[in-house]
Amino acid sequence: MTGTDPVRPRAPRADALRNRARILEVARAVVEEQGAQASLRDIARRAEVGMGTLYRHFATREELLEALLRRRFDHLAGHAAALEADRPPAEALAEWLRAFTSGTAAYRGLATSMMATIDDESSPLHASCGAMRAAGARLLRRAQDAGAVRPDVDGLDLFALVGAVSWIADQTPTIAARRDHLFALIMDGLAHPAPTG
Amino acid sequence: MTGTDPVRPRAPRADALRNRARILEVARAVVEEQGAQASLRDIARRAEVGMGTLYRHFATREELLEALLRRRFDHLAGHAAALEADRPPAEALAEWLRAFTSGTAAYRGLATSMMATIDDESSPLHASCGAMRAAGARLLRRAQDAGAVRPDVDGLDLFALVGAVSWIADQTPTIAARRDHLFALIMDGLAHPAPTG
DNA sequence: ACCTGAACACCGTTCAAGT
DNA sequence: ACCTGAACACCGTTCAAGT
Repeated sequence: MTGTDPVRPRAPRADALRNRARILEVARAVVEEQGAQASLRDIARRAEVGMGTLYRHFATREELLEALLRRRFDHLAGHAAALEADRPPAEALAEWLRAFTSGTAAYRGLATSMMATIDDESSPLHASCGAMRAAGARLLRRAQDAGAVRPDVDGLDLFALVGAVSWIADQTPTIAARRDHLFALIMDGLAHPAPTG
Repeated sequence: MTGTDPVRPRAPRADALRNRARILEVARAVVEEQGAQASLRDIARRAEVGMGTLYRHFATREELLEALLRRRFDHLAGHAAALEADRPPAEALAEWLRAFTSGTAAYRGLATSMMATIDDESSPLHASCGAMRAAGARLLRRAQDAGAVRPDVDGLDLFALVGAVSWIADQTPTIAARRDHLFALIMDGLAHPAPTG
């Protein structure tokens, strides 16, 4: 027995940790500037690492984007939990959706990656995206119990509608200017009971 | 005077016409299979033309995609006009939106190009996309006059919402399965008057 | 362990050379 | 006029060679 568990891999080297952090930081900035189809070579250059280093830390482009998204999912899940504790049902839901959509604007082009995680159980994001959606679904349920949202809507419906509006609002300035209006049209609509017949 | 107007360019050669048609036909099939990011080399290969020929007819990738979309825009504009003449307001609008969304599924990834034409006046699609939206807007107006849709929605709002749902439904199978439900949620919502308060 | 950068197989786009 | 395919400057990804 040496004090180090032989099963657990030893701690990464200091330079590896530093490089990983640099790459993530640069990737976040570059994606915010150029969108999700930004050049990985460009990211490696600006992070001042070789291409091989980038690939050692993130085995594929998707893995790098996923690392960017995970933070956001975890943040939104936590935010939902806090709102559930602190705010009345309808207000909590509205505030959370606002946070969801406003954040999405900074992740240009990542909406596609986000949607892909829903069905891809092998994705390392599958779990954290699911946790975020579950947290949102709880806010939705509370709002439905309070009669603020029609009952035939579930968490995935809500996620899809809000994701769809976030995406379209990122497409072109004329529509971006209507983001809030489009959002309101949807939420107003969901507040009414389903039509009978 | 020779009988040919010197200003008007002469008719294209027969091989040029044939190649253009082949490229378009192949591009349509390939985009349907692989989406809008399909390889142009692949399209040229399958159309059995050189890369230069593809570029002679479509000076950029965007131009080729636009040629595919234009047909669709023109078709939808005509369809709207026919429905306006033949059907009661609410039914005409619903049927047109159904045609719009169901067709979009075959144009995987082209939604982004479609949205881009709204603000880009230099795009050759700007006009035909605008004409299609105008035709849809007339159906919307009729439905609003009949009291079937809340009045604070315009043609661009409707286009954005329907485009957004079409896009999201193309992203992943789980959501694709809910396409009709999501669509119904939005249209139900638009049927109610704006909330006062 | 980890890093580097050249190498590979692609891509979109251009252009000299052919008919 | 129109077509061809090689050439160019990129890209994502891999891998032998270094420390």
